Amino acid sequence: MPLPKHLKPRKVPKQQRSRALVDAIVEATARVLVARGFESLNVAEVAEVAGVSIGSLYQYFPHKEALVVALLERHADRESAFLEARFTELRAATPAALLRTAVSAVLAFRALDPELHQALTSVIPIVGRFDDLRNRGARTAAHLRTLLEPLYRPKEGAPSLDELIFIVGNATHSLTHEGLLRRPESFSDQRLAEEISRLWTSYLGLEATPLE
Amino acid sequence: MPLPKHLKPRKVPKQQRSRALVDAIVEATARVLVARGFESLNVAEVAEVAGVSIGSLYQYFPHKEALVVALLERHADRESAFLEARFTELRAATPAALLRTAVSAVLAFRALDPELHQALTSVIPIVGRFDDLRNRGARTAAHLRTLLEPLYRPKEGAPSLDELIFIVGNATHSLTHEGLLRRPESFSDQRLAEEISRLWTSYLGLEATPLE
Amino acid sequence: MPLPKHLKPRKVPKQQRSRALVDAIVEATARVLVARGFESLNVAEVAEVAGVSIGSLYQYFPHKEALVVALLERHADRESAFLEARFTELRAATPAALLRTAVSAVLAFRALDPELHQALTSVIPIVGRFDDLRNRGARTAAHLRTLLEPLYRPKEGAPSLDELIFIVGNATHSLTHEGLLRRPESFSDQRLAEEISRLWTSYLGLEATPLE
Amino acid sequence: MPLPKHLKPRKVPKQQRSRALVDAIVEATARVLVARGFESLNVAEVAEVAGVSIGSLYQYFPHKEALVVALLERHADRESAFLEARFTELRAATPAALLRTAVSAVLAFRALDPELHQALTSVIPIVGRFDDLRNRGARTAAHLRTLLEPLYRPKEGAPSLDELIFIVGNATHSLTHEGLLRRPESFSDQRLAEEISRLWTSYLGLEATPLE
DNA sequence: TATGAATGAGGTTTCATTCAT
DNA sequence: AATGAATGAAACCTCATTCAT
Repeated sequence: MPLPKHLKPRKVPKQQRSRALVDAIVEATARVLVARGFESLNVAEVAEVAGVSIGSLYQYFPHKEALVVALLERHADRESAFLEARFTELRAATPAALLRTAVSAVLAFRALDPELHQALTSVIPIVGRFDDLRNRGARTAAHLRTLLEPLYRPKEGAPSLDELIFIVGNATHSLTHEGLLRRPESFSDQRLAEEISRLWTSYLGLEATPLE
Repeated sequence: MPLPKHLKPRKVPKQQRSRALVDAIVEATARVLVARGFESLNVAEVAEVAGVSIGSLYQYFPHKEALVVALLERHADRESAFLEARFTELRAATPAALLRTAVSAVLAFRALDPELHQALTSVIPIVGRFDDLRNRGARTAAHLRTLLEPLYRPKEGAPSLDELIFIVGNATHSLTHEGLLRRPESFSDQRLAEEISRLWTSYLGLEATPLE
Repeated sequence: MPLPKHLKPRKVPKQQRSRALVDAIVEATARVLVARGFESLNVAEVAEVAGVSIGSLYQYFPHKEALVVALLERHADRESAFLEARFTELRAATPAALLRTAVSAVLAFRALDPELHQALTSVIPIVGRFDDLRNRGARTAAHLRTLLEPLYRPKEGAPSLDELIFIVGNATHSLTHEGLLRRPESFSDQRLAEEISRLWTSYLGLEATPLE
Repeated sequence: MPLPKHLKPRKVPKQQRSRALVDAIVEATARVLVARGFESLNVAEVAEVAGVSIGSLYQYFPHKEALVVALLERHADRESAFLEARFTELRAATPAALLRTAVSAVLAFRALDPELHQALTSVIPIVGRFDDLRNRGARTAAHLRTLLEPLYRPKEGAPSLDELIFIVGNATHSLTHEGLLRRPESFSDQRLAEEISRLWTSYLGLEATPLE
């Protein structure tokens, strides 16, 4: 990774054929990244797995890092879509139930492809400078704000909403990402969601709600 | 990085001269790792920065990954030493104060060299298979257990101590590592330590204690 | 550039549209060649600068070298036209004045686009085998012969007219091409033309004529 | 040739072994350059012809252009040595004989390896920005100045010595380089040297001297 | 006829590792 | 024990050219 080159794909795929090609490449990147990790991932193999010539690959992705950035974006989009679908389902509920659902949703998405999720998490610091992580973080934070704003009644001397989002966001992220692979065996996804939810309700000063 | 080779350094440095040599190499690894990241770190540069011939380097480190593993170990040892020093200072105190101190200590260590801490965090998944991370986690967990055991009185249906340690450990880790770089400006180290401490006391059902 | 392929453009453009297209391509070749040099010139960029699809380009130019050869031809044609226009203007004059005019004309053409002239000069050895340079040289030699024949009265043991043309042609070429870029500051185009003319009149045993 | 990188070899060969290695590489560059031209010259082939691993090559030459620059330097050094040897032989002589000898010397050096000389001449514009051509020209000019200064007695309105050097130097260069390959068959090296010498004596206003 | 997506051979360069000195 | 020259596999990336649409 000598120098920051282009940040974005060289061309935007317009025709249907190219779109399929780009999809195949991104998918191959996912497979190879999980199998090998970023350092050992090599572009030729990605092209081969995608069933695409390496020249075609380079028409859309100017360098190795761009592959991973595209994958990161696809993954983030899918996660957003997934979570939003869950959220719109239940608009009304007790605060604690809301939280529990949110956490469950995150865990459920994570469970769709835990290895990929893990691989992508590790790769973020490496391609960081190629990727607009600020936006990514902002999107998640906005989600959280929507969720927490109506629930939170700060008392005198209590942290601001932004501070709260920082605390809750980071801690949850850890618990649902890196940490997830090493959790105690006694923790099912459901139990974990519950417990995280309990963490937040107590921290936020909300009433706990019994599980129904 | 073809295959997992040796896990440990080839020789254990006995004489004083060799020890200085190994130290210089590990220190150079730290510098280069921060400057370049793991993928771009190359062994020749490490040797040069260390003022050591590449041949000598290979007498003590069988491969590139071993450099980073050694650095990781040195860092963990220093962290342990640092934290333990802080802990033994105050044996008695209210639970909340104890927690607050613990979190402060972690933050303080982190602040000694934030970039290195960050770089090492990112590198763990890459050299994972060369490093005995289980031990590393276990050590931290043991610390936490020592800390939490006397404070925690689980009620009926509450999580076990191990589960608690998982929750508390992961969330704190995130808040004091990756997250630390992106925290809101309003969060000084002290305010952050306080808030994290408040998170845990409320979660653990302890009384909050005002700062003295 | 694996092997000598075709020497000539695939099609001869007949319709007006195609002619404009070919012109645009040759013009783009000139621009890119000056900017990048032959080795870095790439066909896709030429097509883009010409505002033409790469496919269209390949309908008229079978390979990269053909682009440069066409440019070389265009340039030679323009030079011939330019010089002939100057020559026909003055039919009668003293020999020295004639020579001075000839040299001036060459310098004047050179001054129209010195960078292009330079670039084309460098590129000749590279595309040599694709281009009929013999003809090109012959044309210039014929010009010179027309010019020198009436002026030259060889004495006993003196060089033949062909030898003379070789000497005069080569030396003038150098003085009006590569050398021109590095000439002493004291040499204006006019002074240089004068001096070259003086070189030839003395060599040819002609009387020098003062500038009018 | 994306960017001007290093201008000089990475290492300076110190040990005898390395010196032989560098020599072998430069020699192989000469062979391959003559056979293929600069554009088709590829580094792997140079290494192979030199009987050296490509890695070793890159320890001394940071990029393709550096190979040719080194060759250019070796050639210029050899030429200087060759010419100086000839010049010191005859200190005293008539001006015309002196000039004739100088021209002969240039032709003789040229004849040692005409194809290489030709190849190197063509390659100068390509690697120009990597090579310090200014110095190269200056060296030749200094030679010429030494030669011409005692011979030249400028009359009123005649060109300065520097201007003279420019004229003489460029024209001779052309006649002894590019032009040499296409000379008329009637021109032996000796006849050519004579004729060039005659060109200069008449231009410089010296008396011609019969060949002894 | 025009387009530009697709190809893949071919090229440059890096760098972990060995081993003669 | 120390050195650093040598190795060469392996990686990245370009670009002339083709051909389906």
